[in-house]
Amino acid sequence: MTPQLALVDCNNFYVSCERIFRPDLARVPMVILSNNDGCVVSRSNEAKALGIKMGQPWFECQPLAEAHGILALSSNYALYADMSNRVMNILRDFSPQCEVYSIDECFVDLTGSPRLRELSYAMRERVGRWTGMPVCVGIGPTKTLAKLANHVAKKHPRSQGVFNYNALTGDQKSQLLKRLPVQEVWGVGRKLTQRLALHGVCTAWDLREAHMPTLRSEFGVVLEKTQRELQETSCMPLEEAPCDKQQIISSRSFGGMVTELPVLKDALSTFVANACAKLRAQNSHAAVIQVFLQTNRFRKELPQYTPSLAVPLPYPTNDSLEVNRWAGWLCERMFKPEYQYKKAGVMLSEISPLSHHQGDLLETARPDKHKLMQALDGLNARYGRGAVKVSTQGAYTGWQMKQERKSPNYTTSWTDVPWV
DNA sequence: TCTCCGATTAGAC
DNA sequence: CTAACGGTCTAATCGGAGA
Repeated sequence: MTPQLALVDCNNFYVSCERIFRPDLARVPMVILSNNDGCVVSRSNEAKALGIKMGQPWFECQPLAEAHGILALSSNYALYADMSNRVMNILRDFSPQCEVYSIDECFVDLTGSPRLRELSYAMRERVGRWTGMPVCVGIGPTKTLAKLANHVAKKHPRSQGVFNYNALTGDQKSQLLKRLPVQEVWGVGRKLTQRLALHGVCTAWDLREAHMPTLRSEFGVVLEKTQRELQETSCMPLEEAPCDKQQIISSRSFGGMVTELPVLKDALSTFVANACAKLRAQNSHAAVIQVFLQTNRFRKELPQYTPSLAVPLPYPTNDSLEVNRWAGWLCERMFKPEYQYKKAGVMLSEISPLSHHQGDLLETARPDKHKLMQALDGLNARYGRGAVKVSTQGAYTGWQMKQERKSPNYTTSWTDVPWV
């Protein structure tokens, strides 16, 4: 039986989240900015039509924005995460086999379902009616082709938001693939597109038909998998349960330049708190802690310095206080007062499950040290992230990111609901 | 010569 | 007024060090 894999992808996800609570913005050209109000990360169709590019720095768009009244909002991840959960939960009603691939995308295995087209419209309809989120559905025999089908559904309004690759004849498939530039294929980015062009591979069809051994030796196994998927052989299984992270990073660009050590350490203690909370949430601990600092690489006239230093621990930990001491120590080692820092971060690696804990004879006996962290996680879950902090957190300002135009947390904070 | 490591690259969103 | 350009994560690959 041909697998019937649907990719459900939300349209202009962040913009759509904002519009659900601001119907008055329905036709206003608008964009959502990255952290620190830096780059454009989501665009309404109107903003796309005006030529705003994905990832473009916002200050570059300002002349155009003023001329056309483009509205820019800071990103509101609490809102987007909550809306995403609502959409995903609805999709799970249509099939237990789902892979939440990203905040706005989900693979749904519909293999064996009769009347796929009706079912796809029903998914769109129900998600739209229950959450207000517009989505498109692409169906194919492999993830890569489901992605490709979704691209077609998004691009051609005639499809009404649903496109089924499996329903095409052989001729229609080849016509479609021949019209599709190779960079539209999932897994083919800018660099690969350039290199492929040198081999005369310009369309999805060219990639599908390319000489496999040559492709393998020139471009590696990843692209070979993509090719096989274009040939309708599944090489990327549905991953229903997200696997544990092997590496956890928490980092941020600062709202301004930071020149003082205590401010850096204050920022780092917040990053440590984030990273360790994630580590504990997956019942793991880490054996290597790394801290990095960065000056502003876009300010070419300023001296640049991007140090990074790691410390292997004698035994793994997930204790925020302990990690924080190491992070502060690493930061002090690298800090040089003559530079202006724009970004810093913490990386936890060599992550393993708690169950693998190796006792250490030299480890100080502190049998209930994890209880403190449990209490901290419990309070933060109950009263919101940041309700309880490590004492070094928040003593200094000047590093917090810029978020000048953030919408209210409509769905996750009572105090933000305007009509309550 | 083989293996392991860290660093780099490319991709996704 | 000026400066203003994201964050996380994975897998593959490469080159050097050490066995």
